[in-house]
Amino acid sequence: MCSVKGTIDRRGAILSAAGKVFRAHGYTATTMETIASSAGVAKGSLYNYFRNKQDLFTQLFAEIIAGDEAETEQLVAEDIPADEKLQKLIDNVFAQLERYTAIGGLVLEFWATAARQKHQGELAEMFEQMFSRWRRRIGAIVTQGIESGLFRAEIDPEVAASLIVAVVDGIIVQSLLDVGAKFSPRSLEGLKKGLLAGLSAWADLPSPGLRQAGTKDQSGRGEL
Amino acid sequence: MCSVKGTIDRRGAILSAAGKVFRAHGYTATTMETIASSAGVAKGSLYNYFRNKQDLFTQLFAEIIAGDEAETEQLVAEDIPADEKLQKLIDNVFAQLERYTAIGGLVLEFWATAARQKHQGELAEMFEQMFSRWRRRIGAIVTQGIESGLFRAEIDPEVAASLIVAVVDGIIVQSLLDVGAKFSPRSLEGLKKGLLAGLSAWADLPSPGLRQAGTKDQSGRGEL
Amino acid sequence: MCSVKGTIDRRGAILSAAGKVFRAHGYTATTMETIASSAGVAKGSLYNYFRNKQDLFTQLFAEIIAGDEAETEQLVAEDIPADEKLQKLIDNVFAQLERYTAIGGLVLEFWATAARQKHQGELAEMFEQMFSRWRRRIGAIVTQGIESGLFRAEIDPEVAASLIVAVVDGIIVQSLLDVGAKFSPRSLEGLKKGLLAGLSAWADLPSPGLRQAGTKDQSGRGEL
Amino acid sequence: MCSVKGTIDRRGAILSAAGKVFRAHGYTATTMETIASSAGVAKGSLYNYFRNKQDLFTQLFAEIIAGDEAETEQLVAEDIPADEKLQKLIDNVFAQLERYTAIGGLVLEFWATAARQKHQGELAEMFEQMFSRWRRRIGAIVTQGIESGLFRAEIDPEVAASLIVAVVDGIIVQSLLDVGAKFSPRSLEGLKKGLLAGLSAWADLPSPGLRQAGTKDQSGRGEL
DNA sequence: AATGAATGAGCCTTCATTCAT
DNA sequence: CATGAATGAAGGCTCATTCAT
Repeated sequence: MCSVKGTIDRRGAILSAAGKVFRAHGYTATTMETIASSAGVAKGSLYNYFRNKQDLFTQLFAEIIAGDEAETEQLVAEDIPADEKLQKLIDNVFAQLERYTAIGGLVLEFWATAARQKHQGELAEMFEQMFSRWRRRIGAIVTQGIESGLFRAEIDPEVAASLIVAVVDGIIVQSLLDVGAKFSPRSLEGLKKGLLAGLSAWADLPSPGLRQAGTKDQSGRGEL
Repeated sequence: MCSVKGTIDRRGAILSAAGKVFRAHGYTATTMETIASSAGVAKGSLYNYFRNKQDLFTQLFAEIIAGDEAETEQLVAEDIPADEKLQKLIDNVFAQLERYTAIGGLVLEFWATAARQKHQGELAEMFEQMFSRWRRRIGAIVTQGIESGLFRAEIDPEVAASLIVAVVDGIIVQSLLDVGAKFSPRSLEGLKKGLLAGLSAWADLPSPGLRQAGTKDQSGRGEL
Repeated sequence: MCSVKGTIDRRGAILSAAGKVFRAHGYTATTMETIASSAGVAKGSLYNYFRNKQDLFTQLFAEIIAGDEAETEQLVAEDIPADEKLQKLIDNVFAQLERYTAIGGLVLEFWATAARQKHQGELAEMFEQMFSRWRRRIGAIVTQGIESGLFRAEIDPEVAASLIVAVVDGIIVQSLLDVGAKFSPRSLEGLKKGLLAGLSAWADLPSPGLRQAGTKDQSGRGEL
Repeated sequence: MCSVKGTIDRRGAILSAAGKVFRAHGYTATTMETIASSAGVAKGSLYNYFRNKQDLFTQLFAEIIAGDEAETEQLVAEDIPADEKLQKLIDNVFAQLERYTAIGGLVLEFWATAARQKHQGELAEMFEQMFSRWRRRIGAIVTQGIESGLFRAEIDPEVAASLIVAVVDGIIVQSLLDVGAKFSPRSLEGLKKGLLAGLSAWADLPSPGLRQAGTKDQSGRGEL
């Protein structure tokens, strides 16, 4: 009867505001006061929805990865060749590199600052499961690629998945620290091709699997 | 009169103590007080050697990477085949994964918290140069490998180096966050092989073709 | 519901306590802790009402001079002869010499220490305006005295006002430094008479011509 | 035999350096370190010549007033009319207003900051004697003026002296605080004339005693 | 006398969290 | 549920002074 929608998403409003503020100032430098005023609520109200600052951050992070992973899940389910899937997935990450970098920095700061002290279990489990899901998803794509003959049979899907995840994370970290010289689109493209070439059965042949990648290279050879 | 040993290396002692404490508690959670008492000096004495907490951390980090890079430099200069070099280098990182993880977490936390404010230039430059040196070193090894026929000629050494550095960093990050399930030696070995396989001229042979590190140079190709 | 008195004037209480403590120990030697406990609030609460120590002091000073000047303003508006006004005004300052001395010392210390750094503008303007108002008020009295024939016509009201203000300030400073031998009431009386004699139309008559304050207006000239 | 002069004035060098630094930064903001390096000696050496910071400042101040008073003493002894003496004396102060202002601020800060706590006796006595000497000197001039018929007979030399000293101090204080609108030479001249006119026997006559003062004013009447 | 490394007490300020209304 | 005033613990940094050389 009375406004349901106006009230219903207090929590969402807070999370949304928190997301912005955290990304803008980092975990430590963000105060509950700032989040509250940014969300248009009183400081005390935050504690009606979240146990404390850590809890707020953790829940925010959970929502973020839930959103991201939903997108990925969709991609994985699509009915397209494995190499294309992988490319799209990587492209997706690279396209949002800035966003991932911001989130990554946030998480790492949070982890090192706050989580070292308490609640390690809760968050550690979250991270572990997140990485595990990523590896599983990518592993599935790799397996699909092997089964369809696109990727080399001797590849261990698990190892390949770990490697791909590691590369992506590594790039995010470097983007984070390497403030001056961010990765150029060109070098990211090179990295992607290198990764795919390593998986591809036709690594030393003109790689037809790489349908979108820049065709500058008339030889068509993977760069790595 | 000839008191040389009497003058203990205060600065070194402080750095050493700081290293331990920072690694144990993180940057933010570490207090100057703790460092001082851990080093067996008065709080004020810290400021005789370092401008402030940030400076102390920065100098500590500089010494750490200086030490690490000296080791690497030696390895790079050794007279062994490129693939072996790369393997040794990766083995080296993996062997010290725990240490690198601790340092990495420290650096990332520091970066995310303190560096947001000032001294970005100083530290950012340090990071940039560090990464740059790593890429150059690895690139040199890759080039050597290509020249000696060990690695595929179509590989772009720069891209390969970026990729390898990214993988290593990614692994460190995952070690950092993935607190529960650290990388097993077996999976690290798999990663290493995968990486080398991508470079290797014999990539299309079953992986047993990858000589284990230490299987020294039966071909003599290592000689430039 | 109608809780009006329940809400104690926290800000006022803090200012009041701060006034006492500052006067007792000086600006530098006063700690926020002391003010807080003296006001019966927690240290952190001070910062709910004042940005920092300087701000607290500045606002305290602003309230003090506001109060003092209100009194003066009343006096200036009274319907009595100019010389009597001036006498009352000076009597007023002399009567509160101890208080003015304490405040003066405080202000000078604050000015010399804290204000050298920042907020100079804010405080400098406050001082400038305060002096300006004093000169204007006294100038108005002098003008009134000239118009009513009590003071010599050739006097420049502005110069006279500056001189009077300077004398008063000088006396405060000497009271401040000359800790041992405070001004005796007799010597203050002498100073006052000297000052008024300089202004008076009967300056060349023996000083008995100076009516003591309170000898109200036997000539009726006070009426404008 | 060996350098006597090189060593002899270590103390003087320190005092000289301290004077500069104190004037530049204020008492509190000046560190012993700064004084030492400015004097070209080691920090510890300061304590070979002065008990502590307060002592250093006190001795510096003592030397400054000794120098100033020596100058004044000379002036007082000169064989010129009393009104001229007084004018010269006041001119002298006004000419060095900036310097006196700096020193005054220093002293007031020191007094309020450091002296409140200890050594009050020592310094208070110094101040008292200084003011006393000033009053005595000026009183002597006034007496001389009365005796020579230049000043009005009914003036109490002591009161007049107090008043003059107060005016001068007041002007210094206002210069100190009134940062924006420093006293203009013209208004200082007006103040001086006002003071002298108050003393002068020919206050309502063209004042021949005012030989140097601006002759703009054809009426020659003192402004106060 | 000269040095300067070592000392450690002292203080302002921030901010997550609570709780009375 | 909402509010926001109150809380108080906690920490980096300065600097006068000492003292071994």
